Order: sequence, then C-alpha cells, then structure tokens
Amino acid sequence: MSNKGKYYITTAIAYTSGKPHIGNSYEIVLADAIARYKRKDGYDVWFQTGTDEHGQKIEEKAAAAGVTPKEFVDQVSGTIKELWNLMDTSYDHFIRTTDDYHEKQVQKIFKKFYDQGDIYKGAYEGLYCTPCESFWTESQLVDGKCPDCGREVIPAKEEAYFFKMSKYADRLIEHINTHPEFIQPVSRKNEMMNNFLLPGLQDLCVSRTSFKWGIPVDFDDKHVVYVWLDALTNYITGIGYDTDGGSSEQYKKLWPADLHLIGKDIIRFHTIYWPIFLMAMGEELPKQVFGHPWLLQGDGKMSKSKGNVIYADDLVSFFGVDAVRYFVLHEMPFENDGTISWELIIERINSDLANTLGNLVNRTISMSNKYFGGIVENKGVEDVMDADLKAVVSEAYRKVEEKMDSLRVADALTEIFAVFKRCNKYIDETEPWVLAKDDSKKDRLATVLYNLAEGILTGASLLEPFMPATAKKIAEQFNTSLAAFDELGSFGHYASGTKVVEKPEILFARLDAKEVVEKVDAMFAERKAAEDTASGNGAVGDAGDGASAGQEITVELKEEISYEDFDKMQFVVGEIIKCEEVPKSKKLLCSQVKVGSQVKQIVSGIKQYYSVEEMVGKKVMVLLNLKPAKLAGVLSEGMLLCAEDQNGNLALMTPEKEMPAGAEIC
RNA sequence: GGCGAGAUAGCUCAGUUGGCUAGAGCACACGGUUCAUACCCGUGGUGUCGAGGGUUCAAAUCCCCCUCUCGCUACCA
Repeated sequence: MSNKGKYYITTAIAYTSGKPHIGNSYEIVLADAIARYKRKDGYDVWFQTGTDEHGQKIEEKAAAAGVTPKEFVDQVSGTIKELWNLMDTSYDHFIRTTDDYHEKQVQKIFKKFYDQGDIYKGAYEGLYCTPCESFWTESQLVDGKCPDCGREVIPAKEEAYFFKMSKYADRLIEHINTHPEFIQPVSRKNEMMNNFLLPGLQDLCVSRTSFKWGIPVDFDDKHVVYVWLDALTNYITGIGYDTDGGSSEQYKKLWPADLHLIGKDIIRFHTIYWPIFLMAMGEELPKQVFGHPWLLQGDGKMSKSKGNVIYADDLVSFFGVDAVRYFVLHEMPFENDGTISWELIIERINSDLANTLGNLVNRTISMSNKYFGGIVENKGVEDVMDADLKAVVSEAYRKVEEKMDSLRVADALTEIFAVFKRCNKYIDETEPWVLAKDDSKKDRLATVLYNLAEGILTGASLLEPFMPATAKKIAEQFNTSLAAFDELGSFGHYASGTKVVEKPEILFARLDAKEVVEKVDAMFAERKAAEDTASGNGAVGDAGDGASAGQEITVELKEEISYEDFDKMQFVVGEIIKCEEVPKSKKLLCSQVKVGSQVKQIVSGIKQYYSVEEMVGKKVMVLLNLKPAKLAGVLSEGMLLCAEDQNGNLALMTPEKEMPAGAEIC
C-alpha cells in the first residue's frame, strides 16, 4: 500500500458534565469512519479524541453529587471512553484536559501569551457593565458607555485577563478568504465573517476567578484559565506540543491537523479563537474545520424529563454496533440536520442491511453450497451481461473516494450499497437456479457465483471503514480476508477454488417495528420509574448518567447584601391591563401594568411562554424602580419577575391570595 | 432588528454554468421469480418544482416582491 502521508483528525473533546446522547456520539463515529477510511487508503493516520473536564458547571455538578470534581470527571470520562469503545472507534489517543502534560502546557501557553503582551490584565476602572455581566475594554466602549446596553459601566468587581483578539483579526480574515476550504460547510464561513470578524472582534476574557475547578494561572493563582483556551489546546498538547520549543517528533510530523471535526454549535471557537491562539503561539492553522450538523430526535423533542433521550448504548443493545454506525452515518446529510427515531432506524435496518446486504450474502453462500458444495471457482465462462456488473464493482472505489474526499460520508455509503444492489440484480439476470438444471451450464453457473462473490467482497472491503465488524464477518463467510483499496480497481482478487462456510450466518435479522417499539417503550417506562424512586430517596448523585429525570438545580450563592441593598428595590403587585407583541422582535411582549393609581409600560422577553390573551388580567410581581430602558426601541419602565428552570422555561410570579394592584411586596 | 440558508412526488432529499418528456431512495400498488432473512428483480406519479410578477426562444435553475421554515447574531431590565 502506498503511503500518502500523514493525516491528523480530531473530534471535539466531550464535556464531562454527563453522558452524551446519540447526537453527541454521532461525531465520534463519523470521525472514526473517516479515520479508518484514510488509514485503509494509505495515510498514516492519527485520530485523537478525549474529554474536556474543567469548568464551573462540572464543579457544581460534582458538589451536588457530593464528590470532588476530579472524582466526578474520572467517572464521566470513563463512561464516555467506554461508550466510544462500544461504538468500535479506533482512536489513537484519548486525551483528558486533567492530564498532567496538558495542564502544564496550558499554563505555559498562558504565560507565553502574557509575556508577549497578547494577554493583559483587565483594567479596574469603568469597564464592567453589571447588568450585562460583561467586561469591556476602553476601546470597545461607545461614548464611554457599555456598547451593548448604552449604560454606564462601573469599576469591575473582579480582575480578569483578556486576550487581544483584534490584534490578529486581519490576519485571520485574510486566511479565511484565501482558504475557502478552511471552514466547512461554507455557509458557516459567512456566519463567522458577518457576525464576528467584519464587525470587529472583541477581546476575549480568558481567565475566571468565580470558581476553582480549572487550570490555575501559575503566576496569579486567584485565576483559572478559561475553559475554551484550556480545551482547544488539547489538539496540540495531545501530540506532544511544547511551548518552550521542545515539541516531540510526533508533533512536528502531525501538526497542522488535517481535520477538526466538530459540532456546528462550536464553530466560532474553532474558526476564530483557536486560529488566533495558534497565531499567537506562532503555529500553523489547522487545514480544515468541519462543523457537522446534528442528529435530532424525530418523535418529539428529546428531553431528559420526558425520559426519552436516545443513547448510543441503548441503540447498540437493540440493533448491534454496526447497524447503529450505519444509521448515523447514512442518515446525516452534509449541511442540514438529520433525524433519528426508533422507527426510522428499523426501516433502514430492514431495507438496507437485512434485505439488500444480509440477504444477498445469505443467498450467495447458500447457492454456492447447494450447487458446488461450497467451492467458489472461476471457470471463466463469461457472458455479455457480466460486463456491467464488473464495471459497477470496479468503479465503486473511485466513486467512494470522490465522495470521501469532500467528506460526503453518507453519499459514500450509498455508493457502496449500489454495489450490493447491482449484485442482487445480477442474480435475477443470470438466474442461477435455471442454470443449475442444465448440466452443460455448470461452468457458467460457477462463474456467475464467483462473480457474485467477488462483487460482494469488493463491497465488503469498501464497507470496512464504516462497518468494520460486518465487513469482517462477510469476508469470514467467504473464508477470505478483506482487500486493500488499491486492489479494488481490478476484478478478480478472490482466490478461485475457495470454500465458503456451510451455513450462512444471518448478518442482520429483519425487525418487527411494532415489537421493537413496544420493547423500547417498556424500557423507558421502567427506567423512569426507577429514577423516580431514586430521586424520591433524595439521591442526587447521578454522576455520569445524564438520563436522570429529576435533576436538582444547583443554586449558586451570590454575594451577601445588606438590608439597605434589599430595601432599595421596590416590589409591588401589578395588574396587566393591556398587552401586545412588540413588533419586529421575537421574544418581547409589551404590557401596560396597573400599579396602584398609575400605569407602567413594561417589556418582557416571555412571548414564548405567554400569549397576549393570557397576560391580560394577570396579577404579577413587579420590580418598580428599575431604571427605564429601551428594548427593541420600546420603553420599559420596570420588570416582571419570573421563575426560570434549568431549561429556560419561565413562569410569572403571582400573589398566592387575591391582592390589589399596587400592593407592596416586602 | 442584522446577516444567511431553505421551501421539488406520501416521507427523506438530488437537481452542476437556465435547455430535450423534472430525478433517486424509502413507503405503496401490480407483475415476475424462488437461490435467499415473506427476499430479490421489473413496472407504476396528472408532482401548479411555496405564492405572484419579470427577463429569455427557453427557468425548479436568473431578477423583484410576498408567505412560511430554519440557522447564526443582537435583544429577552
């Protein structure tokens, strides 16, 4: 096999706040298919994945579970690694951001940035906008005020380090413009350009003091490194990068990465911040970042509280690894989100895997046994109708290669299955059962079966990167091994005279949709019941099992305030006497609220949860003396108070007994 | 509000720089076949190519406008 050079591919590292659902697991399978394909295609592949383990959210989750953050992430990271293994993924290195070598380098990188002036300590005067919870630099202020809300900024409560993004912005814009392949799909490129780069990049706050679970800034231990700076560098620390110039041979060989495979939600971090960090380090930029779409659950929104979240390991227990790999790879289009549901998976398995592929192997093996005692021999008795089969089979590799080169993995699979479909058609064309009745056509029959075996094995060899176990099983049934890609252009590499297995193994059994769905429902019901019981006992520790239904909300305590602070705020009961949608806004409702003798106009972002009709007549809790502000051009003279759950659902606060509008809340 | 993407057969989608009777897969119906996992092969669509207008010999494909969906972003006092 020719060596086509190195190929370094990464997935995003998974955040260890809980068990990833099928939408997240999709990425590792996609990356694995590409990695296996490139390996087989003659590249020297390095495939890296791992877990992202720092941050406030993890600190909170660990506290809620009553364990240390490290214990928490050890468990979740272990779960994720098991899941990746279960999916039969062939990663070369699994990095954890809590690994020593990684933490050490992150500290050095941070220091280097600081020493060379890319990172500076945030100034103290007038640079923090409390309501926006945002830090601003002098240059970002508009007329000396917050560029977001236009109000006064006040001295920052906490110091922080900032990265001078703007310093590298022009270089990045230039790079993106001259490397159209850098951001895939291209529609994402425009989003990044129009929303961030062209309007002007803001400096990024790259340290935190509000929590401890992170990599400490070694020269200022009040601070921990911002998780994204920490996480992104895994791509280089994992292969031996050293800030001081002592990078490993492996690093020198592998960097820059050929492909960062990530979800479309984190494209911004990978195409703006990461390249800029690399520029600041003086390293090359990755060749390509592909923000893949998501697999969304079709039958109703996936939600933990409904207990219907689809996990990869559940799917595997029902259908087997390769069926799940096939589904997620096949169902995912290039640019739009894909859909997943139990019914869709069953349909795919039945039509493609059981009918087209499984049955093809089965009938071919059966005929070889029935007619020739299992010996597949090329007697060389050709017919004109063989030409087309051979053409389809021999052309397949080239077609698959073309799709894979542009990362069209789903289309590559379709090309492979075209081979199997052609084989099925060939059986009908040649009618082996008719040939079998005529002794003089014995050699023709043998040739037909040989051609079939050859076609199937070529398809199986192509299928190996996508469904490794299945491909191997097929080869075993034909008592041979899978072919290398560079053999596939010619027809006839299956050794004539090989004896196939006597009893064909069913590769994929046909499934009864109704039966499976019933079992699935039963499983979910059982699981939900078990969780309800568990949460009834007050057990909150579900480390590593994101399927938990009744998750406790972690309440983060804010700074203590005095009674005077509290007394400054004026809460009253208000009655909504009129309400209308704010034109040209997605979330805003504008209410006229009767507060005692006067009426205030208040704008609230609750359109998603309340209709205009529902609002009118409601008695609500109002913060009356909040400084008026304009929202979407409409004046708002106060705030309606709401409760908000972890999913962002809102509920208005109303008095428990009838109270008049204007009643003071104290 | 800003920027962008999309709206094609029951479902999921292809349709290159405008050009022959608008395609594929799945599902469905009928026919054929029996080696095989009730499987495989063949045949079957009168689809207003979201609505309207325009450019052109010719538009799903270009332009304008409208409706709806989605993404990113801002805003959710």
